[in-house]
Amino acid sequence: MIIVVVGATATGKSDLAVQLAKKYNGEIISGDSIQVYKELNIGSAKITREEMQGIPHYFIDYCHYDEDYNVKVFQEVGRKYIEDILSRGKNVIICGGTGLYIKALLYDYVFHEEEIDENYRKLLSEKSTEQLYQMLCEIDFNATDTIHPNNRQRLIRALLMAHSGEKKSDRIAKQEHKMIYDAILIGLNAERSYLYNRINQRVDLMFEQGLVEEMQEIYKENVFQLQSMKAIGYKEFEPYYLGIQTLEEVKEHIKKNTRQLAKRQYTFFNNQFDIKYYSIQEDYRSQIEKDIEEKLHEQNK
RNA sequence: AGGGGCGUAGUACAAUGGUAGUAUAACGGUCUCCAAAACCGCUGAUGCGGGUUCGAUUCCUGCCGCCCCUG
Repeated sequence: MIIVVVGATATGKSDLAVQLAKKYNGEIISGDSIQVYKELNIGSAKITREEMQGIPHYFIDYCHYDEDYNVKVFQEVGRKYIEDILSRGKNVIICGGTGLYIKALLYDYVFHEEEIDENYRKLLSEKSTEQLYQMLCEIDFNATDTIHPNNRQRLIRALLMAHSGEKKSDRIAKQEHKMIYDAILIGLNAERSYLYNRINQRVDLMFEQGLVEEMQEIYKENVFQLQSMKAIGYKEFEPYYLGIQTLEEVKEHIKKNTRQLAKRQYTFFNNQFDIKYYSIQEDYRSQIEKDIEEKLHEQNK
């Protein structure tokens, strides 16, 4: 059995995942793009050893903050984890807030090995965004359906894909857009004002727990160039180190950015998955367990 | 108390005697290897009253509020 727990940040996914793992003999695969970094603990709201309560967690502390990590790795390794856990007769709990990662893992997304032509990449980086859009119109017109002309990052990505052999639109056309696993999807949700309160409190707590010190420990030359440092809770420190913002301002920015993230996460899960939502302001746990058991019953028939 | 200044969107700032802009927030959305990223859409304002004027957010004036200086 595979249970997937998703939802916006600060809805209590990690906690629920552990509860479910204990109750249903499961192990947890984290679908979070930031908690993979060993050095990022407080700011990523990473689950602690104690909170894991002895349940195995995969993809937590998976790599260092100066290493590269992406969806492809997550999908590839994640599927191995799933097989492994199931083969040992245990259940899989997937828990995380990174929508693309969860979707790539569960659906028939395909990521090929690609050889990146650095010269071509460099060539593209020198083009104007408008030129990039024109190029994509000529090379892979169908892909422009889902890429806005201003979205430089995605224009370059689609051009690189076409250059490496397979057009983005061709690849997507081959897929069935179906889930490849029979999974139970659980979404956690709350009223916006309730969630925002939780977020604000959590950020205050992060500072009490030593977020400033954690940042100081990993601070080094050009640290903010790192992909991992684009994470909320860390990137906001850059103006502080430049001497143009106070810690109080940094904290407010972290809160604001986290609220905006929560909204985007909600939008993604809500519109990309067919999920049943449970409000964390109600007695959701018993309802979830009831639904899981119903599903188990069906499967055993 | 006297003198001066300022009141424009939730916030920061523009502008004009004739349709009040920008940024940001808020709200909504896109998503196939940077996704806590990148990008898009949209709502929203001239403190209150009087006067001049065809027309006032703009000019004059009273009130209210805020700031600075002097005592």
